[in-house]
Amino acid sequence: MTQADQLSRRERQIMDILYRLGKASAKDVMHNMEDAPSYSSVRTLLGKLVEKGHVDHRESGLKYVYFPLVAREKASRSALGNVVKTFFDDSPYLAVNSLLDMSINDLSDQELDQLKAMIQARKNTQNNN
Amino acid sequence: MTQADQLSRRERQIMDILYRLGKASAKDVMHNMEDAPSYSSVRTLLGKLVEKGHVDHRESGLKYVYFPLVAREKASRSALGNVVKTFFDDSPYLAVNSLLDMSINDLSDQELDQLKAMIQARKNTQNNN
DNA sequence: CTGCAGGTGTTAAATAATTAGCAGCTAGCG
DNA sequence: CGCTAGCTGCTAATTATTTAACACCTGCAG
Repeated sequence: MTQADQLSRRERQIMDILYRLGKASAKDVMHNMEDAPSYSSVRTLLGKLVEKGHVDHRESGLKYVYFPLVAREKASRSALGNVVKTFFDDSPYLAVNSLLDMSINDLSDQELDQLKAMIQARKNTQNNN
Repeated sequence: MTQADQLSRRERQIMDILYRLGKASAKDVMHNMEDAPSYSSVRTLLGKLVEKGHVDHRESGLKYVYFPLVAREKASRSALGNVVKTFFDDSPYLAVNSLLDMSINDLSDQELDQLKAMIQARKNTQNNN
């Protein structure tokens, strides 16, 4: 059971925003929700996430700034892993394939080269399977 | 606002299972939930998903078999896109990079070759940016 | 020094999600 | 035939989520 499975709809929505922004005030969070509820509600939700241990907050001047407690990279791996498991039969190959396919126009020539180089590098240091 | 943002915790959980399995009976779904509620509850949730238009069901012998209405591929693109946006600053490059990195041991030599070839092919047919 | 703008903590009501019980239908077995 | 296993449809209670109001505190502009 993954971490996101424990969160309610709004809680997830807010976690995503925090990961996107890195850190954010309650106001920031609210402004980044398409269907935002009241400021008050956002604050309550943030408080709940703090209680649950998913988020922490620091004073910044007069107000609080909230941020995720699980590092972005770790969370990203978990999220990617879930997508791979759910939609790509647990095959990273299929996932990379699809990702390249759907975003081919967003990748520069240079980025493509770098990916190629990266793959080549891995090939060299691999226990063939 | 994405599709998953409309779903409750349990509803998402069930959608994921349906995408993983392709199609499934209520019983199948229940058995694939780690923290499954009663059979009755699972059926209620499936019914709700049908009402909302996310899922349809067909009679199969005596019982119903449920399946997602949005095709797996389309849903997978949407899911991947969300992850890229949330955790990789909207950069497919960074996402592919991370995906390769975290699953390098699950990729066969052959798959690596195919990925390289695929990238090369895209490079050739691209309007450089 | 007073009032306002913009925060916070706390509490409570309304709504949605989650759970599960019960009645009824049908195939197939003894 | 009568009964049981295994479904379905419908209904209702419980629990969690979501919402927002109210009271208070603080820095700063007038």
